[in-house]
Amino acid sequence: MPRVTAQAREANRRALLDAGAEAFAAHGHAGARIDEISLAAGLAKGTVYNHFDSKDALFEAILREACAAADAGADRIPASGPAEARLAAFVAVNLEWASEHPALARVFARELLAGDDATRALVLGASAHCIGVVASILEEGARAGELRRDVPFEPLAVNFLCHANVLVGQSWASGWPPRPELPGTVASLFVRGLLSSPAS
Amino acid sequence: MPRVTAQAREANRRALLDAGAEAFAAHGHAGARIDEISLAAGLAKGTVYNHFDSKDALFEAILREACAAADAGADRIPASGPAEARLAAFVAVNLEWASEHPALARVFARELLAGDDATRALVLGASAHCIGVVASILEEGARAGELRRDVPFEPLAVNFLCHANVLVGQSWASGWPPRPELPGTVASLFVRGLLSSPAS
Amino acid sequence: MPRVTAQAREANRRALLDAGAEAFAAHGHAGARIDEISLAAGLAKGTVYNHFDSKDALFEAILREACAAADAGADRIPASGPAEARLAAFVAVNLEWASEHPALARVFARELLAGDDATRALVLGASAHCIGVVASILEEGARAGELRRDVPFEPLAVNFLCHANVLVGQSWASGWPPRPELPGTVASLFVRGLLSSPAS
Amino acid sequence: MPRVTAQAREANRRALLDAGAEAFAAHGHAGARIDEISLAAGLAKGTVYNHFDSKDALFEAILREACAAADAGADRIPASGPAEARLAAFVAVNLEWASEHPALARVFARELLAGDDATRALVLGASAHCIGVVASILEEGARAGELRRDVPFEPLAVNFLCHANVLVGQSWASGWPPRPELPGTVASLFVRGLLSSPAS
DNA sequence: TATGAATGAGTTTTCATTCAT
DNA sequence: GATGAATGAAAACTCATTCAT
Repeated sequence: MPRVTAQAREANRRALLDAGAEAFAAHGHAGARIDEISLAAGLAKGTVYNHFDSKDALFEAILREACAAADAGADRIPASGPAEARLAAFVAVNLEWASEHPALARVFARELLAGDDATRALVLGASAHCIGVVASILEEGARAGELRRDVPFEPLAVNFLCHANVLVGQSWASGWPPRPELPGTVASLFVRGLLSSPAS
Repeated sequence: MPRVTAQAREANRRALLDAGAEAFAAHGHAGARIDEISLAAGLAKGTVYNHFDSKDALFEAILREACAAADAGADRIPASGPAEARLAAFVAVNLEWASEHPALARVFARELLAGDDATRALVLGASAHCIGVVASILEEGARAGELRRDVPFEPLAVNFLCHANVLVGQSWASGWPPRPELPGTVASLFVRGLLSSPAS
Repeated sequence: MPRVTAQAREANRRALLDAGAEAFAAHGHAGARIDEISLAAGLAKGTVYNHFDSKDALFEAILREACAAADAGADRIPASGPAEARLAAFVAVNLEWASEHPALARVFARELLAGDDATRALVLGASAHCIGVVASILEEGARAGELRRDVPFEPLAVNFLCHANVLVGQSWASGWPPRPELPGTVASLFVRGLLSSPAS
Repeated sequence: MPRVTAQAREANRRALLDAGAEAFAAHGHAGARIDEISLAAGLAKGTVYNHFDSKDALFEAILREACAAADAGADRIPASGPAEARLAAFVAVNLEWASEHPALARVFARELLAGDDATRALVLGASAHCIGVVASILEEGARAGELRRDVPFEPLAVNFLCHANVLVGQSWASGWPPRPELPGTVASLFVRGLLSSPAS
């Protein structure tokens, strides 16, 4: 008997997380309305509180889910090769996920780029693995003589995440870079910068 | 007699703009509280409404001021020279102002990076001149063969502003890049990317 | 087959009455939570509504049960003898029951002492027989010259019930009077007051 | 300028305390409604929160005020004399106050007689002085040979407060004892009990 | 003009009650 | 009959805005 019910419950929880992501992405933590979220999920206001203790708890669950997704993607990239290609692969993997969960991706980007201090710390903490992977790509690239060594790896990894998210946001808002070229453009701009004929 | 009064009035308006910038920077538009702002300005809540029609009007005034400052800085940079140096100069000029008005700078960055669509459009519109200057630097660099030509100038200029603001935020939060090196690092990363000493 | 089921049903009803008494005793009518009651009874929230029409109906059932118990006890006391002894017997009989159903007893006391007007009227009405018995003890004691005649019997009987319940509550909360001495102390204080060597 | 305003503010605070006492007296802590209180005070709902942090804070303020009043009355009674007379004086003093602040008095009685454990502890703690005064009357009466010595003074003092409050409540609800005779009846019943004219 | 208490619409949160399983 | 997720009316609480002083 609980089987069908448990599935329905889980589906509702999912709907709330999705609707919440949408709302928090669009209006931020303070601007999102519980009413709007529950209605968008096709549920009554009170149902939110059957699944989450409070607006804050819902927000944090969404944030953690977004971070976990970023973390999970980090392991699906080549273990070796040129840093630029590995970073492009990283972006491609995450984009794939982000295009399936655009709202979650926007929450992640929003709070990473402009959350208040506590939220930003939460995002960085929950994305530690992901940041570590990017940092190690940068470190290995530097050790191989491919990349500059004058910048610390971890802040640079964080910077890469921001860079990627900014470009994703720009792509979404202005059409540039076009979606299919995003991974290549992100990695290329980050690694090669703007110099013409960079290596030739 | 009206002189002193007018001055006092102006001082109060300034205090409100400053305190408002602080609050909007820290908590975003929806999260900032009029009470907090007026108290931080050393004034009573009602006084806000002697100077601004509404919370929104205060927010917009702050936003416009921030954009205007960015715009004004755009004209104090060398009219010619290598793109990287001109971009570094741009960052340096804006940093100078930003370090005197850190809150305003953070509002600008926050809304540029993660404002809702309407606010973001407002910021971009009000920063049009500034964006145009950066775009023309990029365009001239490309025409001179110094920079890549495969990216459209205006979105790239917006991206540069974001890039710069992200690094300023990181500097503020994590200590890297160190303040004095910010302009050089911003421009270097943006123009040269991460490749190891490409030609030098 | 219906036998076991009917027994189980009855057991659940009992569990709900007991858990409800506990909750109403601890938090009063408005403060008790249906959730808390059903969980304490080891049942699901919805089951409450298979047994009672509403929270109010459950409350009233508990109240009536408590009053009925008080009423029933009233008939198990000596039909004659000194008023003090008969009152002590009354308390002893009720205490026996109360120590087996402490929560019910507390609901009775609580609503008698501080219920809102409607509830208090309900309690008094449902305890009419019990109050009548006490009143008749007092009346007979007065007619026998044992007790004062300057106080009306029925309000005094109500007062006695309150007096007894207060002392039971104090015993429970502070340890005085000790449980075994309760009937004697209650009756003695009520009948003899505090005068030293009362009769000598 | 603040003079008139401060007075008005204080008057509003008073109105809220009074209306709150009324509501808490009638419905208990959980049953009282903030809306009802603010409306009864002739104010808007939000105003409650300009004066008190929360419903709980308002409740506690009222409770403390009631306890303080009980405490204050305790010092206006004869320092010596027969215990019965002193107790009657105690009741008379408190009745005088209670008839001017009936709601406060009812809150005190209600929570003393049937509050949950935490609230009851608060009431007893905040009434410590008052209880001490009654206890010392009882102790001195016992030392003078006037009163029984077989009961501990402090629990008995608490019992006296309950006794008095119960009779006040009865007087209010049923008309007996009549208001003017209350102090005498309370003290007489408590000290002499029900024995018929024991010595006279 | 500045003040800050009051306001009340708008939110979050609670919880008795319903109902599909 | 039991279950417990969903419901939504009602409650607590927030805060931008007003306005008498």
